[in-house]
Amino acid sequence: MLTGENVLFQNGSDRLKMPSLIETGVQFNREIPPVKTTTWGHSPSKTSATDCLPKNMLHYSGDKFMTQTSLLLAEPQNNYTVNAQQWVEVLVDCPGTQGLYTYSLPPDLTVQPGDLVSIPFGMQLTGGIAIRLLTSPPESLDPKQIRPVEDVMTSGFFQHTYWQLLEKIANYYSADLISAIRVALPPGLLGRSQRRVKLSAAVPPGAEAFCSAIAGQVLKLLQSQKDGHYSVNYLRNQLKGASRGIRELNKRGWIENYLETPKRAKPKLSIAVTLVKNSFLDDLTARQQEILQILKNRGGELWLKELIQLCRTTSATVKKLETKGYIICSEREILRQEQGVAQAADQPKELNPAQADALAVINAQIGYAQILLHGVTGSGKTEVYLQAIAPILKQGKSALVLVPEIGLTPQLTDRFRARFGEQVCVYHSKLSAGERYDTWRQTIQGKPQVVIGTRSAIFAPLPNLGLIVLDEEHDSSFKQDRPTPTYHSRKVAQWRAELEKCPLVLGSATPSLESLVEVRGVGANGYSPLQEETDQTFYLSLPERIGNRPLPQVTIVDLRQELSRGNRSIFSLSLQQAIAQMQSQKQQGILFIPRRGHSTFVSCRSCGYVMECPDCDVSLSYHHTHEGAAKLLRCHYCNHTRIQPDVCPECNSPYLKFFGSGTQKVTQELAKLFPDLRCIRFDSDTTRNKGAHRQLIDRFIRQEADILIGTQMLTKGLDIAGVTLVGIVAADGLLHRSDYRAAERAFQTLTQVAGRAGRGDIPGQVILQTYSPEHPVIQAVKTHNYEDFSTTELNQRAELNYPPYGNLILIKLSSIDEGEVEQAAATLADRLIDTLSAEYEILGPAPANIMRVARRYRWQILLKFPAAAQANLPDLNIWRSHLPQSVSMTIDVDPLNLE
DNA sequence: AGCACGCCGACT
DNA sequence: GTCGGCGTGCTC
Repeated sequence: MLTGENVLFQNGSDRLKMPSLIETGVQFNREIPPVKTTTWGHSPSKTSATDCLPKNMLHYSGDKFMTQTSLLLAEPQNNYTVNAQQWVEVLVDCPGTQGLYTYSLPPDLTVQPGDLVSIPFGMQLTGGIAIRLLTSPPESLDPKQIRPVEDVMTSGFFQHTYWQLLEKIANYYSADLISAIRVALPPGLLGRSQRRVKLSAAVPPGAEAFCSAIAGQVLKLLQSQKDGHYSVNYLRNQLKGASRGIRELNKRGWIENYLETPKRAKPKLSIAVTLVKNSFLDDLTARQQEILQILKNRGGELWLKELIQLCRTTSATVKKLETKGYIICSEREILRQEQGVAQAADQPKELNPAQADALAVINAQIGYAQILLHGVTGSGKTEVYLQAIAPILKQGKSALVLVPEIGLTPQLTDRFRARFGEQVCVYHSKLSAGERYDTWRQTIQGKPQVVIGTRSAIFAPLPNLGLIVLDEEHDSSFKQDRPTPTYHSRKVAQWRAELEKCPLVLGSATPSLESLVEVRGVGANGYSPLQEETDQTFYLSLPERIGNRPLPQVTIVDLRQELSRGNRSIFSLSLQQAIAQMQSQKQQGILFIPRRGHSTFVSCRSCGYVMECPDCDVSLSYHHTHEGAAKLLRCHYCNHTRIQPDVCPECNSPYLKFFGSGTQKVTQELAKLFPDLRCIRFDSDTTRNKGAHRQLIDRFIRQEADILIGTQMLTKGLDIAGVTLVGIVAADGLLHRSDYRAAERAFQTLTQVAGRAGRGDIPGQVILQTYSPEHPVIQAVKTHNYEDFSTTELNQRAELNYPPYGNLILIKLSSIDEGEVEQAAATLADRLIDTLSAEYEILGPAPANIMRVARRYRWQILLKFPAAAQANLPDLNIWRSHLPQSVSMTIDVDPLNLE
């Protein structure tokens, strides 16, 4: 750790302020006298590093950074004349280190602030980011401790605004800068080294006899390898206790240590074959001519691999053709892009008046603007996005399109590909490290392009951004809740659009209340839809479906009456009739099961015993993929898995059965009632494999099934013309939850599912089964009345000061020790009450809804305060150091999940 | 994160 | 007595 006053970032109150990073870069270039402080955070006061810098430096906007965006993956550096600054402070990519470390610069290396460098750190070589150059090493540091920077990995591709964005994120979400950087960069960019050992030349023959058994084993293993090289990790995996043996061999001088440079994701190279002559002379054999002809037919260019496969030839034959001068083989980088199905080129479609109006507003924006596009399901939002993006690309700029989950919306990506072809690239977390790295390389080059991606794609380093679109902006998957920073892509998108001075379009059929309030400027006195938009925010409405199609008719079925009529099936008579009718007319349908809460637990019908996870306070879920497969019970929190016992562990009764209406059960019941109905199950079990979503949806589109049965996944963006019926098995699971957002979420989910019906020429109908038909949410869904719903809901939120009127921060504490967390939570809450002013409401501490997850007990404290008070909130990280060792704390700013 | 060092229980 | 477990602390 840093010593004495040099302690930096430790409590977060002096967290790195990013603009200064750029400014120091300017300082470097303009030879402005260095700042006196040798290390950041010297002063124990709250002075940020920015304040230490002379004011006149601040207005240099770091054009160095701006112009260098095309200089990616810096090859040789520009040479600067005199480099008096031989030390650099580096933000090290290593969890647990929250400070800057000083390194020396070898004379042949030029480093600029913002560069990605590789540095020795302890026993390893790791990545880091150069933050600041120094003319003298910090006095508090023993010069002998300072090690040199190993290499510059990447130079100057971050724009000024990109750093500002990361800084904002770190600040707002109470995270440290390196974790903000970590979410933004593709994994593997900051590589880590491996320690390797090599057999030394000095090993005497029969050396094993002189050392311990384990050292002997290591030695043997090394000797068995031709070169005597192994990574320490490999040795440790092979031999238990290998570390000890390695240490011993080290002492004897029989092995040498070295570090293997971090394996960074490398661009994949492949050989391309290009046809360079068009006329084939008679110096060719028949076979060679054949190959050239095939190549010609395929457009004159193919990958060598493809050509060989296609012609059933060998590389030797191709080489021959190259020497004859007919073709050229060149090594080229192939960008591992997910290749969609080849799309027929698509033309812009004619817009209806509402769409045209919306498009006009979007296209008229030149600077920052936030536009909420509220279009009912099937109103053609995508077409508006497409036509809004086209002129952006023509201007040579790029566009960013964020969607909730890429796997669920292959149709959307297809449409973008069909319209913009190769200019579309897809970025999401399911890509392999290499694929992500490639997409990154491609986006950073700054050619006009459209990046479509999920949450993290908001960090795509497009240097010339002209438009950001967040589709289905209400979707909660835009919020990251696990590792810090717990950012919301919508928030980040707003910042980014402001910094890049470009418009942001938020699209949804059921806008989040946050966005609604933001765009309509509704005050805390209640909701008033008449309020004017400001000149930077717009509310655009697409109230009608394209082609004047009607919204589906929603029929509410009271399940209580079904029961009293003696219908004990999960399908009401109305739903059964509707399915029968659908089947007879050869139409398609969707059955939606709002699973969650009481899902598919296993209980004993004799004694009531419920199978629970031994480590978490939840029941185990029943998984049974197909006939003959093992019946498994699995914990959804920690993934504890066991085989379902045949008899009840409590009373030995054989009537231990799973309960609830999961997709399996609904499918089985449906098969009993409609044996001829072809079903596709669409849930986390059947879509686990890569590309499974797409396959299932494609099968459904090809009419290979009549009905699609699934959970939440069905709500997102499915656009299948043949669907005329949507059945909601039981809406109640959504309605009754202990969460202030339950109503909003229920309305959104139900409206979205209902919106899957009637997108083709035949009007759709929705059958919504529930035990609480009079619930306001159900009524709003029935009448497609977003206005009513949002008005009532906003009034309630305002009354209780919940978002969007008040802000929330959730402090989560967890520990293996039950008593310690409880105690720590109580103490922390008391301290917060003492420290914070009265405008901050402190709720709790309370045990988390599911109190124990993966053997850890969880307690939480909720902070609620007026939005205006956010800026004055002291950094909550200072409390971390006051917690007992066993208790860990995470801060979730603007939490969506309070469970 | 890795890796050291260091302090305690069960084995030759 | 030592081997081997993991708790704690450091890495410029």
